[in-house]
Parts: sequence; structure tokens; C-alpha cells
Amino acid sequence: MSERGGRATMRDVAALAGVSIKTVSRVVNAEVGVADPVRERVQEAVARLDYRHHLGASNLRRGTTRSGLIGALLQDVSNSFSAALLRSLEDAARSRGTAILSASLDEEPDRELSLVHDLVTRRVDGLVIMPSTLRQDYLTAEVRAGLPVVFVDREPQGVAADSVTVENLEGAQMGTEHLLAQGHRRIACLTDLPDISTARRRRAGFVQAFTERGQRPPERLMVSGLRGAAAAEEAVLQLLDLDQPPTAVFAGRNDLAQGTIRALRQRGLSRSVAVVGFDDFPLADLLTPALTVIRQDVGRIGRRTAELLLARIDGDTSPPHRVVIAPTLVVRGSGEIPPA
Amino acid sequence: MSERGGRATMRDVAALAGVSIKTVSRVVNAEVGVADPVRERVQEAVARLDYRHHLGASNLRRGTTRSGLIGALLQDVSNSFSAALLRSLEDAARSRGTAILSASLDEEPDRELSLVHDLVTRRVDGLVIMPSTLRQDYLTAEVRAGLPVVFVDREPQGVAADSVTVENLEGAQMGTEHLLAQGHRRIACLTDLPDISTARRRRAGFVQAFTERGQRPPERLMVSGLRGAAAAEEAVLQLLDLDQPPTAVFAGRNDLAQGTIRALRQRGLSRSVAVVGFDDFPLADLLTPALTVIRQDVGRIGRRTAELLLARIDGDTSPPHRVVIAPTLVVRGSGEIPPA
DNA sequence: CATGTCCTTGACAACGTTGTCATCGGACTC
DNA sequence: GAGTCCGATGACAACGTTGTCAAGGACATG
Repeated sequence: MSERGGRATMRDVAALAGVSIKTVSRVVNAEVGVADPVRERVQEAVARLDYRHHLGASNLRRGTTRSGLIGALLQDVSNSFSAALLRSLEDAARSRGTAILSASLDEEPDRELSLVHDLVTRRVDGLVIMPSTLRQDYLTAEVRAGLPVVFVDREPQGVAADSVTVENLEGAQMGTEHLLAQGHRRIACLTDLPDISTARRRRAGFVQAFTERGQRPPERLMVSGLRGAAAAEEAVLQLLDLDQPPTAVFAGRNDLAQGTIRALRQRGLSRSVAVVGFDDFPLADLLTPALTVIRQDVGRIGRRTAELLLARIDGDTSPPHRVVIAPTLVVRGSGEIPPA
Repeated sequence: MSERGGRATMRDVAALAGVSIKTVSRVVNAEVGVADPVRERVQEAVARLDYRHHLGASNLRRGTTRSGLIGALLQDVSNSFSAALLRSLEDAARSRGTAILSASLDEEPDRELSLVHDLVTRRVDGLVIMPSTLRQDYLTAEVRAGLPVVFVDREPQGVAADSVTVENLEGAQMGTEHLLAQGHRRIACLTDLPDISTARRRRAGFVQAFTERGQRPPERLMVSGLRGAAAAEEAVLQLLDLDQPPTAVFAGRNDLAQGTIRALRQRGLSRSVAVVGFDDFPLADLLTPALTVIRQDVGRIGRRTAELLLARIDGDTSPPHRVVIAPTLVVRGSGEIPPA
């Protein structure tokens, strides 16, 4: 509804109301010191032209590098863990009028690099990253330039930044210990690529549960490099074909637990092979048997992450925080099946 | 790394390289007509100062209102349907370098209004809305100003815009018909607020399945206004206490189906009361019995939505499209339990 | 040697906005 | 009635960038 095509600008409003641009700016920003009749004329013109404030131009002129935007680089926004995290970030940011730019990395390092670049180019006020890269040295320039960055789920390597993670090793150890306590010895361990620090630590926790009991971990039953549910399903089917098949499975992530359950169903073993999963997920309690899991409190992780990031954006320059949240064991049935 | 605190600008780079700002601009934008030695000097200065292009300033000057941003207003990004939709929008937008601003509405009309306002203020290139308002007249000004808007899951009221929905009535009718065909007559029907058009149409489809057979729908067993799984669970428990309890349940949305399953489990009826749900969700096939559902192809919905929006952004001005996608019945077990 | 052409480079204005400062008219003081 | 003060309003520059155009040098042509 402007003179020249696009959106109306303050100039158009000023012309229609017969005032200067600056006066329009004053009215739009609800500043004091505008006579009532003038203010009304301007508001009328704003309404007539459907004028909308241009936040980008405003921020540019104000010099405040604040864009009111934060970037969230997660693994996959359609995965329940990432999605719940995104949601709690959103809730924390909403009250400040901060919006969230989210994107999925799918464990692809290149995508992380290009998305960070893109977000910096858009001048986000801060970044939440669940990294897919091994090292994040590439971020030092941004951090030095004052960009607040908080790592979530995985700790940073090669750059000083806050992080919010869970005790992966201890959690995995607790889950494995739970199975050992039922008398299981042939326990399978499923994890993702060893490059992924959480996967590595969960595997280490599995091993540690054995060694602390003075037992040797069952190396033949430990499979890593599993990408997704289908890979886990296939791996479990193969393990079940061994001469000495596992009597229990520790699945190092929610999708691997799901693949495991599919495999056990196929062989009719869901009631005879125990399963403990790392990560809770919706409906895990409605399965038969209900799935025993190591639960990370996603809401709490998201809130702490948002708190840290927003504090940095507000100028907190204290040394990097390393928040580690303890996971809990949720007993539901699948983990309490005794060995055959 | 700039002279005056914040990020380095082209001015800082120009000063360090001993060239004009315009030349820096040329190098940064990879324009032709810069002598090699000059180009190298500039690139060196860019690297030294960690210069990053300022997309906002660039877009402002270029006059192209293109921000390379689209807004996605969904019901709840942590719900599997919204999350899957967001993901497929992201995938479609990625190739064009378009980023996505997402937010959750939680069926709150006020939040929709304020978020649309916020996104317009940020000059998004287009909007995807799963509306929580009854009518969207408030959008006419934006649409008139040229903002592309695509409605998803629910059709627009009071404003001309594209939409991508599923055949809610036909889908619900198909699901109900499936239960009727097994011989069920006392079928419960669970739906959300009648204000929500999808809820209304699914309920209508339930009724139509009965009337087309010349039978009267069981009004006592039809409950609407159910917000979320807990409400559905409670409602089903009450229905089961009736003198003539339902022998089957048609649940009008994924969370209502989940609540239903919880209620049936509590009463030990999961193998004797049939359930058909509207909306598929992860792990529905792993429940016992596996859940029979009316499935909406979320990936397809997301892709079509993105296609429509991106075409509009690219200048398509044809009359509003109304894309309606047919859902499919996925038979898994819970819907094939015969009446007692 | 004058002229023309090509190529590289920079000065300047502008995108939409807001901070700074000046101007103007009227009301007040003595 | 002259001087002072105050509130309302506007002119101008600037945020970081890029389009337009002109200037300047190198080189070729006549």
C-alpha cells in the first residue's frame, strides 16, 4: 500500500499525515512529546497504509547489534529429543521477544559449518549448537567477536564456550549396572559412531560397569557406528544369531532402542530379552513390556541452555560454564526381565 | 575485531587493505573487475578482521525486500506432527538458502496475532500457518501488501490464501466405517474443541459413517472439547463406566489416541476394545496391539506447503490453491478387534 | 600526438530508520 | 515590553551496505 509498490515506509506515512518522518518515528516508538492531534493523524495514516515497523532498519540505525534472533542448530528437529529441546528454548526466549532460527544438522559437519556462517551473516544474537563436528575451532573467530555460543548435549572441543550436557558415562554405567544386577552377563551394547562424544562416553560407561565389578565386558556384543533405528534392528538380528546370543541389550540412544525392540518383536523375544535404553521418548511407557530407560530431563536441559545463552547475550562475561545434568533410571519393565 | 568494539565492517576492511569500501563490497560479493593483487589484499584483510557480511544491511540497501526468512507458526514444535512438518519445510527451504523462524501457538489465538505481527516486523518473505484463530481477517492487510501465506492442516477463514489440508471428513468416515464393518455399533468418538475446524470435520465424518448406513450415531459416546492426552484418558474412563460402554473408540487425533490407550490399559481392556486413531505417530506400530490409524502423509503435506509458499515468494500470483490430500487407512491390529 | 577504448577504482547517494541538534512559536517572568 | 524558557517539530547525518556514475590510467589507433 505504498506509493511505489512494496510496503509503506515511514516516508509514506509522513507524507499522508503531513508531518516529518521523525515525527512518525516518534509516534511509532511511542515516545513522549508529540501533540495529541498530530499523534492521531499519524496513527490514522499508519492504519490506512498498513504500515509495519521495519525491525532490521531500526536495529541497523540503532547500532545495537541486537537482532532479537537466536540460532538453534540441532541434530534433527523431527526427532523427539531435538524437538523438545527446541520447544523449551522457544519458551524461554519468547518472554524477551527473541525468535528462534532452527535447523537440522543430521550429523553432517559441512552443514554445521555453512549454517553457522549463514546465521552469523544474519547477525543472530547467540547460538545453541548440538554439534556434528569433532572440533569447533572454526568458531573461535566468532566467539572472539563476541558471539555467545552454548553447546548442548555434547561438549565443545577447541573453543571456549558454555555447555549443557548429561552425565553420559555415569548414565550408561547405571543402566548397564541395572542389567548386571538382574544377573545378565551377555549384554549387547549399541552405540552410534565413536566420533560422537556422547556415543563414546556411553560405551565407556557400559565398559566401566563391567570392570568395576571385576568382569570383562563382552566385546563381541558391542556394536558401534550404528546410524539410526534400521541399523540397530539389523545389528540386533545378527547378534541374536550368535552361538552365545545376548540375554539383554543396552541401547545407547532412543532410535537404537526402537530398532532393538523391532528386532526382538520379529524373533518373538520381547518378553525374554531385557532392554534398557538411553533417552526417554513419548510412548516408551506404553510399549509391552514398557521400556526401562535412562532419562535425560530435556526440559531442564533446554531451560539451563537458554538461561546461559540469554545471560551471555545480556553481557555476562564470566568464564565458560560446564553444566552437567544427572540422568535418572526409569524402571518400567523391559529392563527387569531376568536372564533365561 | 573492529576498531570500535563490535564486528568489523567493510569500512574497517577497506582501511586495512588500503582500498575504498566499494572495492571491498566487490570482493565480498565476488564481482568481476577487481585486479588480482587488490582482491588478495582485501581477502587478507577480511580474514585478519574476521569480517562477516551483514545480510540485513545488504538486503536493506538492495531494496529487495527478500530477507531469506520464512515464518512457520505451528501448534507445538515438540508434537510429532508439527515437528515433522517443520522438518520437511526446512528441507525444502534449505536449497534456496532460506531459513525458518518457527514458533508454537498452543491453540492460543492471541499468540498467533502477536507472532504474525512480530514476523511481519522482521520482514519474513512468507508465512506458513497452522492457525489457532477461528478467522484470519486480520491477515488481509498483510496479504494485500504482498505477503505470501500458506495455511496448513486447517483452511483459512476470511482471507484468501493457499492451503494444504487433508480430507478430514472422509478420513474420519473411513476410520469409523472400518469399525462399523467389524460389527461395532457402540463406538466412542473423541475430538478436540468444535472451534477447531479439523476437529469439527472429523466428528462430522464419524457421524456420516453412521448415517450413510442408515444408522443413528451414538451421541452419548461422542465427546468433544478434549485438550490433550490426559483429557482423553479421563473421558474414556468415564465412558467405560457407562451401562452400555463403547466396544470401540475412534480417536480424532494422535494425542487423544494415546490417552485412550492409557485408559484401556488401566482397565485391562486394550485387547478387547478396538481403537482407530486419526494421525499416525512414531512407534504406533510397536504398541500392543499395534494401533490402526488414519495416516496423513506429513512429508507430502510439508513438501506441498513449501512448494506453494516458495512459488508465491517467486512471484506466482494465481488465485489461491486449495490442496487437499487423501489420508490412508493403516491396518495394524487395534482396529480389527471384534465387539465382545 | 591527439583521440578513443577498456579496465579498475572510488565518490556519492540511497535503502528505512533514529539520535542529535536546531528552530519556532507561545507562555511566562520581572 | 523585552527577555527567558519550554514544548513540539523537523533537518540532517548516520547505521552497513550496494547501484550509479565518473575519474583516472594503460593502451591502441589514426
